[in-house]
Amino acid sequence: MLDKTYQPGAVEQRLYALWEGSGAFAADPAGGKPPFTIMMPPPNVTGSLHMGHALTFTLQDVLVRWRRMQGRDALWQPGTDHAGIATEIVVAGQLAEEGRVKRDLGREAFVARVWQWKEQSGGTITRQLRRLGASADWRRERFTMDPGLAAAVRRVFVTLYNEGLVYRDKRLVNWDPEMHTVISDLEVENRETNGSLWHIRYPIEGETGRHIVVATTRPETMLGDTGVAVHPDDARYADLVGKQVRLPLVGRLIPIVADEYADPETGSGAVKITPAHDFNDFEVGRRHGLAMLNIFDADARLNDAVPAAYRGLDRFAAREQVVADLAAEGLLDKVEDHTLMVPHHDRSGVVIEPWLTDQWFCNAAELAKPAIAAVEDDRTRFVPRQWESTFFEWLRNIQPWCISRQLWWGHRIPAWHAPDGAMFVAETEADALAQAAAKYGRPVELRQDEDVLDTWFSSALWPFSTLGWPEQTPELARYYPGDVLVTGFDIIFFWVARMMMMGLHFMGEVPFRTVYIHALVRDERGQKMSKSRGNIIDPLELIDRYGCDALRFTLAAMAAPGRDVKLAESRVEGYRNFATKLWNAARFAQMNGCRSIAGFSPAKARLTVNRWIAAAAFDCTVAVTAALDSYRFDEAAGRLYQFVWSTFCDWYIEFSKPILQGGDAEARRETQATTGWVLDRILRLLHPIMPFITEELWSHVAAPDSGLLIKATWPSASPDLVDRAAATEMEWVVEAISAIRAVRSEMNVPPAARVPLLVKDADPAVFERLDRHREHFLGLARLDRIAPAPDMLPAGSLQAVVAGATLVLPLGDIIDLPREKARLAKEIGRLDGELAKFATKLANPQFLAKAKPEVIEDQRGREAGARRDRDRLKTAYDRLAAI
RNA sequence: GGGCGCGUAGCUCAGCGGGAGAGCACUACGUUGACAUCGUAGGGGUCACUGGUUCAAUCCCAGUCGCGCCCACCA
Repeated sequence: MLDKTYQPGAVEQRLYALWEGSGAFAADPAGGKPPFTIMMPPPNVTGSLHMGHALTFTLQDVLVRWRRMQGRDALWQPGTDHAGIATEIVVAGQLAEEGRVKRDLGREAFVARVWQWKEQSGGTITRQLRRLGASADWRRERFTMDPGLAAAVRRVFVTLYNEGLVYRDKRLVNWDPEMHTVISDLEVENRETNGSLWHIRYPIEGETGRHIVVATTRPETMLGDTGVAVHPDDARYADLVGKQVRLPLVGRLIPIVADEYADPETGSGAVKITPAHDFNDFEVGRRHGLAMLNIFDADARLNDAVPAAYRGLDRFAAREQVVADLAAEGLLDKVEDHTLMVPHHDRSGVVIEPWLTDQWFCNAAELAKPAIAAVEDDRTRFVPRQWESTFFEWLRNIQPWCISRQLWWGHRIPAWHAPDGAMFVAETEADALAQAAAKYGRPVELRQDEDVLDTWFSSALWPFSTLGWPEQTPELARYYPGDVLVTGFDIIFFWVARMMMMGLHFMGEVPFRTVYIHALVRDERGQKMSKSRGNIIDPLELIDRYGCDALRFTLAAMAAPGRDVKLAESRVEGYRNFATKLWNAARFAQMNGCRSIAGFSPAKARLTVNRWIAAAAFDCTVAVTAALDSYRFDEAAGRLYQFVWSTFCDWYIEFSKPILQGGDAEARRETQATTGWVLDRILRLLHPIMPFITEELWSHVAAPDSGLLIKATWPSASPDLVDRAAATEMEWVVEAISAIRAVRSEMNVPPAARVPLLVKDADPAVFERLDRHREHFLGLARLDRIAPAPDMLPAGSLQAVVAGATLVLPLGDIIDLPREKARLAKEIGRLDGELAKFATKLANPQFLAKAKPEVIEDQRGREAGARRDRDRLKTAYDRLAAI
């Protein structure tokens, strides 16, 4: 016998081990089933589960479990990402606590230390994924720095290099002066900052007393100015173009150039140009052949290119000094408050310095072309569709992708440098040495490039590197391309687009057919959850408190397309209650000997209730399957919730009680079997979303030898289960019982009181129905008998109108007659209002001429129904008035 | 500056051309042998605003107001 409540903690761990041990999670390349592949977005290896993970992995697990039940050979490929920068930041933090920095250790020791940390903490996230119920094929778990994946990275790099799609270039890059690494454009987060706009006078050379005013948010960069730009059409400065200014504090002469970049409307219309430290100025400088004067070192301290007084100052100290010195010389025209966007490194939070260095780049624009075409051609489809425009917009304006990082943790760039500066790009050091030896005619010592690759470079290969590429493995042939990629929109650029580019280039085919983009989980204020904001809700705490299934159901129910998920704990609690409800429904079934019987179908059951619940289960099956097919997790969850609670528990189980406890043995057996059948179906349909409780209940109520639910088949929606007549009849029964209950409640009839029901003005069919469902009416409406009403109604009768009859509750003196009259009058008034609207509509020739026939028919039907009810109510009212 | 999205019951959100919905919260009543993590009944909304299209608009279109997010080189 089941306990009164479901105890998730006692069940989850045991069942998970049972599933994993049974091989249920394992892909089966040798089996004959059609494959279904989802590549798990690899979480950071040293990370821990957050709500975003919980959402994305729940949805993926729902899909995987569902498809597996549908008979697909499901591969959910799990793994973790080495997460270069993120991991280095964590380990650097640990070192800081020991009072050390990574350079104290040296490269080798530092990398060893990170590996050690990875071994120690790397299991955390996958353990937590197991707690979420994730049915991934763990035997195939991969890590982005596994030897096989590293080989894939080198193959890709070398191939792209040989194709000219990976190259070295000296450009302005986004430099993090604390971490000492470059980052890509995507890793820059512009933050609105309150700053100042300093207006500085630059004296015109050769024209004493005349100067040109430039405005800047970064006065310290003036030390690196190599020009001043004005707009070519700006009459104010036309005579100055070609002249020079004497750069204050420095004394250098720099030219005034005409360039459309200068906006006459902004500030003074003249703009200082610092080509080595500003992306716009870089372009202007390039157009006019201005010098690129780098004034910062790797720490963003002023270098020897500036006057001695400033050397060694960091950029913020330099700003104060420069401003003070300019003010002292009377060259500061004015200072205004100014809000501006300051670029920060999204991980370290350090202010980015545009810096001129040699880096490795990938020609993303070239690789993007096939990716754009693939989405245009629908070879890959985004759900919801709107994200395709986001994808296109970015790929069509894509800049060169800076792929080198000055870090130690990551895939080291497979390029080797000879003492004379020559470079050899090869998959292995041996190959590079061989190339060098061939070139020089003798062995040469080579030094490997110090840099590592952007983490996303290896992530981009995930859909095929995990399957063994560049080896042509059976898995690669079978599971590539994947069916669906599930992820949040925040990494469309970082990851989705790059997998598309790499997959198309190296596999010749898209990496996945569908990209399902879900919302981000936000806090109650709509803010993105993040460690730095400190607004994290820990999914594991919710699992502890409410059970894994409750959390999963909540996330699925809230995964409506196109809207962010604002997580409310009350929802989780509500779905925990839902789990309890289901649990108790099964408990009821168990107590009443209801079990699923192999081969039994309620389609041709003798009792109408049983045929009705079969039809309702059919409808639910169709709806849930369709919802999952279109990634409407919210709708699937909603339909299941409604069917289980409102239909099965609230009505069917109540209907079943008198039968299960009654004397008709055949009816009892049929109802036991039907209840078992419905429960069986509910458990199957609910299993992808609530795997634990359903598996646990399955073990109690399923037919003997059913095996594990995780391996059971998804219900087929066989049309023979549909008996519309039964459905119509039961809907009437529900309506009639509800009407009686409502009247009783409104008129304060004590809930426990059993009263007679007299039926007036009834169609013949009504009596048949009442007879067939006599027990249901007696029990659920608390009646003591049912009889035809006499012509003269007893005084003190309550009356309720349903289709085909007026239901009369004769209660004698105890009822409040004026109140009953008022109740009826109110109801009549409401129906009169509706009838007036129908009348207007149905009298409108335009409506009759233009509306669809089925709509007109529907309106006529509803009008007739309302009129019928209204007339019966009026009659009922008149009867009372006559008393 | 460009783009996307959102304003529906007190709260969190579905619905999106023809009857305004769910969960939670609220009110009243209820220990009938599955379940008080429950049951029964009920209250509560000019579906942001203004115009337009349509026989018909919460739903489509335009604009306004408010809010959020993404992208962007304006000193």
